Amino acid sequence: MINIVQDVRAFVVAAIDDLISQGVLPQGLDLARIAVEPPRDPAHGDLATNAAMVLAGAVKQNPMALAEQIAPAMMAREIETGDYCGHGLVVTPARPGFLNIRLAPEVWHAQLRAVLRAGTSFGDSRLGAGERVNVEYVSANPTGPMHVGHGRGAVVGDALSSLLAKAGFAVHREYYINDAGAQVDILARSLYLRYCEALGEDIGAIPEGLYPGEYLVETGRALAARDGGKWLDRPESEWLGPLRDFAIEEMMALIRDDLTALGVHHDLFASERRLVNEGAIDECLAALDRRGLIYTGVLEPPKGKTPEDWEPRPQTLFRATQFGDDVDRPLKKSDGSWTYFAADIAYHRDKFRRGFANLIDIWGADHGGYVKRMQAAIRAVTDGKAALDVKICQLINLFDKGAPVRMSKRAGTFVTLREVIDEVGKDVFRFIMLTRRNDQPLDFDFAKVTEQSKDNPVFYVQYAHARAASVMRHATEAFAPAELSDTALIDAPLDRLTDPAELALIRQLAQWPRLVEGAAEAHEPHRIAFYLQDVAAQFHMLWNKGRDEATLRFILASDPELTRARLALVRGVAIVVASGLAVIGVEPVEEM
RNA sequence: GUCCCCGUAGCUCAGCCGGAUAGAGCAACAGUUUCCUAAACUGUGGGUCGCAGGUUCGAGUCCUGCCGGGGACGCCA
Repeated sequence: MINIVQDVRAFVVAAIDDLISQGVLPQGLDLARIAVEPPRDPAHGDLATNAAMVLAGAVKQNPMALAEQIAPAMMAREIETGDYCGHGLVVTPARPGFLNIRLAPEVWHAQLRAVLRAGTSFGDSRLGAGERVNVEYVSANPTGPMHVGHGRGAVVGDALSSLLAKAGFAVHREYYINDAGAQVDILARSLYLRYCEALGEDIGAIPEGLYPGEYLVETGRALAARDGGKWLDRPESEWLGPLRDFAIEEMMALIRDDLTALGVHHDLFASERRLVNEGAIDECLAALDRRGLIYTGVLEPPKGKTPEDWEPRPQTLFRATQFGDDVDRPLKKSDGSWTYFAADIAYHRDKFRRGFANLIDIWGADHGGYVKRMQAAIRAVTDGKAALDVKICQLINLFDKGAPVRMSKRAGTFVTLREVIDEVGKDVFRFIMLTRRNDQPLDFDFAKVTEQSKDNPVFYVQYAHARAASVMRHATEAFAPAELSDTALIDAPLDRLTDPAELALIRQLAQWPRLVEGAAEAHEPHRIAFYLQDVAAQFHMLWNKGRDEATLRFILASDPELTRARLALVRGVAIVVASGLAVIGVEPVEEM
């Protein structure tokens, strides 16, 4: 009875099966569409099912009449099996044909016990059944430190990975290093200048088209320290390769540091260059070619915004249109090297060959136009056996006290991810990243996110956990520590929890397993952040009620048994909050 | 021109494989406030869910068209 909603649904189906075996309802009904969910209006009970409305058509009865038959069948089953404490289930047919289900308080008390028993593993699910999922995220070019936009992708990918793991998937986290394209050559040239600079040469301004970032100054010095002046008067053809290797290694070290600071880790850093060197791209495209999916053709110029230097030219194209894309896509550049797309096809094929049919990529907003072609390519390359879901992360708008923080790489007012983390802390950054859906732009205000007030969701949720811990600390004045452990509190007289606000809070906690499954299926980690805010709000509300009404306080010197029951609830809140924060990757605090 | 995302209260946004009278925070208004942790609390008002059709027992949610905002659109990644 870990997932109450799932459990009740099974019960509803069982009751309908009873009616079928009694001959009241016909055989062969499709029960798949039967849903059980908590109604919006609490007056409609704890849970509601649409069973009667869904079956009405097949049974040729009106939904209300059918509901009138199912309701007693459910209650009869309950009395017979005692699944919900016996007589603990009241089913009421309602207007269009809903069946409103009210569960006895004992059922909810049992839920709270389940929370205490499970600890932060409460909400773990077997939904994924161990299926392998590959989540690729960040994949920032190794040309400099990460910016806040990368940070968003990092958090979304990391939280989604943890969420899927909690839901029972075998998650593999990957970072794709774009270390083979023209960008890393530019990086190498930029480094060469800094290297010369480190050896005392006057390099003047960094030319247009190279990376001007200060972060390369130190890399230049490091290179000078390692190699001395050996590259100084050599032609580019000699130093380009070695400097590129050095630069990539240094940049990746920088990026890994940033990721560590953010608490993000990957299982695999996959190198594009390695795929190129191993011939994986040639092999992959040869395979496509054999199937007639590659041809030489001339593309229409893009409508609306035709580049000035446009000229029709035959290209090596992939028949993406055969797999749902809008146009066929180029695989080779004019200099004969593979496009990024070509390499990416090979990379995704490689993932599939490593045993992943369930692929998720986290991309920045600027890659939105790339989704269809990648999905098309994956269909082609895996024969439709793998599916790719792409989560697009929208931009972050930085503010400070309401004033926009202008960012420009050229003007040097570029804000790196590291600066933000150092300023507000990784936990704040991570939580805020999930306070919007990933495909929605996000405002990030340095002043607001560190504010200690109800308006700040991070603070609000953290404070709920800290407040729970505080209550437990207070309780040590009246109880021995052994009496306050979660195992001890399982045996507290939970039937003393009768206030509607207390029961509402337990119901909220009991939603956690269902929320995990829903969020995991939808690939939407932000739901966790929203849920935690709801839990925190209910908990704070209950705490505040104790200010007006002393009898509702958690700790009552006059009634140790009731106090223990309420402490069990307090612990339940702390456990669920901690369980949710663990998925997001935020440390729950004991005090603030 | 094509494709993708978005359009929900004055503002910022949720809305869980369609479900019953569409929610939260902020702002506004009205009150309360020395209380287990203080960084407030309680309550009230406020929405043709961009527009128009369609699908069905039922649509903010699905389909089509339009309007508006953002983004992408050969040899960048």
